[in-house]
Amino acid sequence: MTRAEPATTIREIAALAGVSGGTVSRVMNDKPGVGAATRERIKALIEEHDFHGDATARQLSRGRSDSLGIVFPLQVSEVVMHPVYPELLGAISDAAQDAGYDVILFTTNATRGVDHVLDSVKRKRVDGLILPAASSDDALLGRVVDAEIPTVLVGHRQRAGRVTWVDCTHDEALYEQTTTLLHGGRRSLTLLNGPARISAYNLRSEGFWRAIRDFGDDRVTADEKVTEMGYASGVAAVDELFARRSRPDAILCSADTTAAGVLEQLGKLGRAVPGDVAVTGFDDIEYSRHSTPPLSTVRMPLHDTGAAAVSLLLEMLTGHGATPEPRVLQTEVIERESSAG
Amino acid sequence: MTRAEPATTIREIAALAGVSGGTVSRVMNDKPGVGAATRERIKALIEEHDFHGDATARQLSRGRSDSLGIVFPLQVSEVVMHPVYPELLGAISDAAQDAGYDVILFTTNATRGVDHVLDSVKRKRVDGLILPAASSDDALLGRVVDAEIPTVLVGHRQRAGRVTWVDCTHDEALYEQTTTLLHGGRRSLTLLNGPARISAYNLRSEGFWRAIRDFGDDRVTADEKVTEMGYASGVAAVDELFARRSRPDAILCSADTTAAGVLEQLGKLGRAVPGDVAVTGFDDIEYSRHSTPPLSTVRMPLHDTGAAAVSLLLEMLTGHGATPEPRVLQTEVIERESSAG
DNA sequence: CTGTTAGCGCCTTCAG
DNA sequence: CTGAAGGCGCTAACAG
Repeated sequence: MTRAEPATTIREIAALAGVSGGTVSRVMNDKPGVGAATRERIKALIEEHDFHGDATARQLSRGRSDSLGIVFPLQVSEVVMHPVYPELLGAISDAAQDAGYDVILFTTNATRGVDHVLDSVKRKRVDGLILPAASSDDALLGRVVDAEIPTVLVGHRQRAGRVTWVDCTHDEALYEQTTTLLHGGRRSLTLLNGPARISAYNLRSEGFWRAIRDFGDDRVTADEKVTEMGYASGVAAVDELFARRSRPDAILCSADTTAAGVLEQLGKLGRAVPGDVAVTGFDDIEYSRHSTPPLSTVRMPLHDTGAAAVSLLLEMLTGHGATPEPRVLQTEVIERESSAG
Repeated sequence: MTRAEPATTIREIAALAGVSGGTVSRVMNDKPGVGAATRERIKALIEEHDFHGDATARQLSRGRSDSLGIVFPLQVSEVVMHPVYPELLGAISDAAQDAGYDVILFTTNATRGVDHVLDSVKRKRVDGLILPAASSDDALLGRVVDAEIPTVLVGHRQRAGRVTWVDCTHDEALYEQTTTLLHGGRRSLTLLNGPARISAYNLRSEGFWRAIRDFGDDRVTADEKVTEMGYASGVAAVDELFARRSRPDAILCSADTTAAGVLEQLGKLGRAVPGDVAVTGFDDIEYSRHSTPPLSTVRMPLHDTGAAAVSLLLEMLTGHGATPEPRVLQTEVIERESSAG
């Protein structure tokens, strides 16, 4: 196939084909109203001249951008550090691009706040937003609702106006982990959890306590400690827990990184895992498959979550204005040696 | 300050101010040729009506987008898993937005390849590209050079046409780590490194061997093993190394995650760290501050790297066509207990 | 089936 | 200092 000079406007192709710009436009958008022969001829010309059209002009003319924004709050260290975000971001970007949408990455930090993002969203005509790390006290969230920007929250369940969400079964995962531990004979459980304003943590708390209640044994003692997630917190938590009288025989962590710290510190204190203490994590990072002992954990369906977020957003954009129902995806509880009965 | 109906076009503001659209445009772009009084009046109106202009129309008119693309190869598992990318991505996005540029995130995967990215780049009039994970066999890299798209490589040193790069002193870091180990009395060193087609790994190899040569002691034995980075590789490498006769008394790893596996497995084999074997890592992830023993490692200037990448790209875009010189930033070697002499 | 005609909203000469 | 006019490249409505 010979390549001629790359053409830069629709009119050049039109001139070459001996038709008008409108016809070329119809061909490029696969719209009806062009004879098969002309269509083929134009397609060949487009191919030959490596012509791609100009997205900017198209946007201006159609009044929409076919692009969506992802907002990442860099000032929230939990987010930047959290091992699941790269994969989630990748999944969202993947799904968006497959649907013909471009992804614009917005980051907020200590100085550049939500106003800046909203300005860009308006100026750039971003069609919709995906917020992978919102919490109930998020300033952006309120503004997005007011501005009626179609938005999908990931990992935070809050619905209002043009805002819907996709999340996974954090509650069921913790319910299952907790129940399994109880059936395995554990009687003094501690949950190391993140702050409840992030609904993922809140749900895990719920599942944990519901499992305790449902088990219905008075001799069971349970406790929840809210802390930052991370290795250091795990270490600190163990130190604190074992300085007390009532020492847990099971520690459930809302992050594998925290669990790693817990495992390490239990080792130092001479506590056997899972003999003396069972430990579970959340996230299924690579480490957890290889730690000593291998860590029981929960895998979130990150790829499907990203895809679902995009699909929900597209529904809102192309649909008839109704905000679609939230979507809940299934987590997978992974049993390894660290919590063996 | 009262807010009236948000205005949506420059002409609305113009009508309100009793001037023409051109004048408002001049005000919005801080261009001369408007009387102080009119300028103030228009500014007030803009503020009052929360008017932001339309980026799309502006782009079309000016022929550029004020946006840059970041390309992330999701099919390269090393990249997705690697703990430094979130921070780097954040830094790039931050710097770009501060400079008034939008960031478009492109991902390639097994099916959607480089063609798709290049198409988008052309159609979207993306002004330039940042490639945070290129290697010498990267198909995109060649295409980008041919297409003369202003591009900055991060972490891979290759210069051609409109392509330049920013990187940090991987070589010096390894040189320093190696030299320190040798001066500490270690005599049998093994480097666990990634593949040389990624220049970061290649440079580390260089620094390692140069340090060995410079030390100039025949009794020193050194070896380099190329492997994937990650926890599992560290475990496997230790198993293999200690099944042999000549056992290293120092293991240098090109990633903290690998070093974590090494520490773990050495522990299982009953080898003391740093007593029997010194261990070093690279990346300074959170774990390394808390591991047993705390891990000596190298911190890359990720934030500055992202900022430098953006600044180089802007130089290319606004400058006089000359491709700017590459920039090398300083790594920081961090000594902790795992390599104590 | 195809061409023509208006815009989309802004920027940028060129006059005045 | 300001207004008017043309154009960026494409789409969509309307004729033919």
